[in-house]
Amino acid sequence: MSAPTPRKTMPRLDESLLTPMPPFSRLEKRQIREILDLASVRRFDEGVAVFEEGAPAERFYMLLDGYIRVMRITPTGEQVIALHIPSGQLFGIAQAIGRTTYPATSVTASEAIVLGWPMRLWDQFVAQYDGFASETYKTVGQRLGEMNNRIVEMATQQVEQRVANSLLRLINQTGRKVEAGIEIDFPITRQDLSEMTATTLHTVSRLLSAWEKQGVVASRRKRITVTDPHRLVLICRGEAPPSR
Amino acid sequence: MSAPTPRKTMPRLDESLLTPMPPFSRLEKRQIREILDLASVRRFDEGVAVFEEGAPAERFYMLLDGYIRVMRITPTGEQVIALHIPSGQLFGIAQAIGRTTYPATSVTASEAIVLGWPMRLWDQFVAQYDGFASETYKTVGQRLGEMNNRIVEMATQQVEQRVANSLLRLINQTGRKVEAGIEIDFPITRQDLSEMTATTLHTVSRLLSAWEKQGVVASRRKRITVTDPHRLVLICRGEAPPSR
DNA sequence: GCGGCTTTTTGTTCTGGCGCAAACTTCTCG
DNA sequence: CGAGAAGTTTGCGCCAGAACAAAAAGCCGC
Repeated sequence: MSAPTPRKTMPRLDESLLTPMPPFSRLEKRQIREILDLASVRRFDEGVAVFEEGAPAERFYMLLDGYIRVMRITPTGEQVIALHIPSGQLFGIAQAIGRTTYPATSVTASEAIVLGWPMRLWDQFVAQYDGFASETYKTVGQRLGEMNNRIVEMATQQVEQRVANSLLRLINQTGRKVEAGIEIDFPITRQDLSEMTATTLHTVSRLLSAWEKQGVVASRRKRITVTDPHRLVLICRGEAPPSR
Repeated sequence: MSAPTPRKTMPRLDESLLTPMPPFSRLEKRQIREILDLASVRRFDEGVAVFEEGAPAERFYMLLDGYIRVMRITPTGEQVIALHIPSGQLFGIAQAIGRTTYPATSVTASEAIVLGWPMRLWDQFVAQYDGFASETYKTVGQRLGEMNNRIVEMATQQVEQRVANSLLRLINQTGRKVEAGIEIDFPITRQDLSEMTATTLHTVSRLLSAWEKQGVVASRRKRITVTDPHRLVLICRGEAPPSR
């Protein structure tokens, strides 16, 4: 229906790239230049692993453009999606939490542009650049809090509420305003959503269909738009009648 | 059956108290003395809140003796137990993850002795004491990893496996060797266990009864002893036939 | 030793949502 | 443009485990 999406272009390594990113925002141009000179930049297609769980943590990364999905795979092969990382965040920062291997796999949820540094530079960055460590730990703290919330949700809520919650989190973190409402800014399948909410793609599909009938969401293949966020909030609080 | 437990005695504030604790283990006696002089020490009865979710994070703490349970309470009043903290760990370190309020409630799971410092000293400790920050973040990282594991478990495992997992975690972190096996070192009810595993106390009770018949655990009121840890590992891997 | 409380056990019923199966729709690529 | 692949929808039976209920056991203070 639309023209083929243009391939994301490789950016020139320019100070303006990193200046808006919180971990670097307090730095001088000269310092950012230094940091960039040490980085390598790469473009990834959608659905490609940047690193895998258990591998030695040799590099840490910053996502310049696109979305990253952090997931784990159980011994029996099931996938569980832990979180999505929006552009502008560091990831793969195993060193920051005292690990020498990556604790999870990260896969591109869309085409992505990624900056990478050798892990040995981590301590140097922490020591050398003001605000780098504290901003990073703010991010770690946010992720910790988010995971905590998910545990509470999974322990206390029904499937419908959990899925509604996940949708809300997604549009908050990765939503893009479109005419019809707020669209999740990367391709996402029913299967993906089920792996974020500990359910099956069948149940997610039924829920989305029901919500679509009620005008809460609009969806097509691999795309979901929330048209009535407020209603979704009611659903995730359990204040709306079950949609089945 | 036994004589009433003697009340935990308030320790003298002595360097030997902090020397073995990882965040402080690299410090000189003089530095530890400084740190102790800034601390206040308190004894808590079992089941008392040290701080509550949402309260301004005015102090951070180190657990000298006993156990702390970190939990959250949902709007509908259900409790979810996030983790247990063994003695020797810092807790309430909101500042470390960039927060100004406590993200969860912490309650003593047993009688406990706790050291506390005003939060404004946090940055000072980080700046002044070598290894303090990195050891702390190792702890944060461990908790992050543990929570991640729990999410994966909750998403992919059956109740029986989750309860087995929780028991194993508990005896690993807070187990005490006794004649019959390894006992969880603080009072714990079926209800508590159900709040850690997202199930009901009824189901936990049935499981423990079944395991007791199989000689895997021994339990009495508020006490659980694992008599066959290896069997429990099989159960949590799903390699043993369901116990019901 | 007794009354009241908390914790644990056990039985029974009921249902959310999973498992399985099959058809349908939408994209992609030659 | 047609074939195949990938993603989605829908129907139906079933069961793990929640909900409800009630009794039993253990503990505490007086």
